[in-house]
Amino acid sequence: MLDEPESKPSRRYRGESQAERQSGRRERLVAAGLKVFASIGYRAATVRQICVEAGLTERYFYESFASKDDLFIAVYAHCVERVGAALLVSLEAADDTPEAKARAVLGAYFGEIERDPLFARVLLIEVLSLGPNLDYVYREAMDLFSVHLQSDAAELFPRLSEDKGRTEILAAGLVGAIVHVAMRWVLSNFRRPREEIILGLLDLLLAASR
Amino acid sequence: MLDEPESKPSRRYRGESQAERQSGRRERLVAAGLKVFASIGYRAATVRQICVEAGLTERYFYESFASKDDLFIAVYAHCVERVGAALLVSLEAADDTPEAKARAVLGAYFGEIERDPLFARVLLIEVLSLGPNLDYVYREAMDLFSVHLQSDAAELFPRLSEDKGRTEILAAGLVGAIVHVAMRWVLSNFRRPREEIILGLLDLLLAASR
DNA sequence: TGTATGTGACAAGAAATGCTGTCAATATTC
DNA sequence: GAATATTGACAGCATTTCTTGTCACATACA
Repeated sequence: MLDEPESKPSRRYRGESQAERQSGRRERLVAAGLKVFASIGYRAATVRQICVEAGLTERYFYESFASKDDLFIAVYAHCVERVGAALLVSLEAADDTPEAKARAVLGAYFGEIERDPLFARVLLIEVLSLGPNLDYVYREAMDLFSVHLQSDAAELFPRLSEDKGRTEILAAGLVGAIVHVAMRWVLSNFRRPREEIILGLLDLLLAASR
Repeated sequence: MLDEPESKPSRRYRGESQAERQSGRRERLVAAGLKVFASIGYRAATVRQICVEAGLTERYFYESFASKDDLFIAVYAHCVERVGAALLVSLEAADDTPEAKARAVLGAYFGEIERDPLFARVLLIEVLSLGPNLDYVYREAMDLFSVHLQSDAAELFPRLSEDKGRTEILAAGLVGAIVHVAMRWVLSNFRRPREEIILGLLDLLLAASR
């Protein structure tokens, strides 16, 4: 027997291995997807356009992704990861008081959103264009945030954890308030200054914690 | 001069006038649109499918609407009107205390949503599938709710109107909390009982008002 | 009853898009 | 420098969808 006919045709190309090149293309497609999805909307975006933006041809699109849906899910995951990392960093840098923590999280969240409106648009809006079959993508991300808020908030705002039942809804409500305000902030093209938004929400958070 | 060459070929048909028949078709299309959009999602919905659902042919689709977008906007407007009417009724029937009013509004809102999940899906989710060009549709509806909450709440919760600046954001935050919780409730297929959701949000509203 | 108008079924062109295949140019290894 | 893997440009088929047009049948009016 031959040792695996076409097992390792791997070869370095332009200083990169097979795996590196492939994942490089994948990253470029994700970046291009983010840009195109956010610019013209999910439904109007075409595979061709994304490939042009990435400087690749359709052939390489289907090398990494099975469909437009598939790419979008990857793009969205990338966004969630990014905002999650930003929140984590901000939390660790903040003082150890409830207000300081809350402020840090809000600052990081809205800061990240304002820094890159395209990213924000995918994170908050376009994700809802996927249709009934892929709802779970958004739902899971939101649940993630709620759970975080719940566990973090448990120590920050003791009152929250009194009544186990309503705590969950309260957390969902607060996440909802934050996310929704952020969404409308993006939709309004950042009309108000960021600081104003943050103070308003801080108000709400502190009120809910008492 | 002849009195307007092809001015009045109008004629009654099946007991209805020209205008009645036309608006009847329009209504059927809106109803069918609601059903199809909510069932399979905006992007997957096709004009053909909507026409089949309405029991009409494509010809009559283009008689009333210029495009799928156009129809969706009409469907959405219909939903907003419907929920608006329900809220109004509930507000008038409620006792004249802050809690009672708040409770009535939440009850009506979530009641309407639970009664017709398809309607809810369009109202809360599919509307975000429209893409950047038609964002304003959603934005306007949300602003409407916020303004209502602000003016109604001004008398219900005096504290809210103290600081004019933050009041707006607070109102947007509360609307956001309500809408977002509703959205996730729909996405979760109404997992929790409605009453539980309402109590949790009431909690938040009352906390914010103090 | 006959004529004109409204209606619904169907056909079909035009355009867009998803997806795959071909092939010459380029980079790498021997 | 020759052989081969890798790439990128492009053509093109199949499918879907929008959109308009045609025509027989149903309904109303004279």
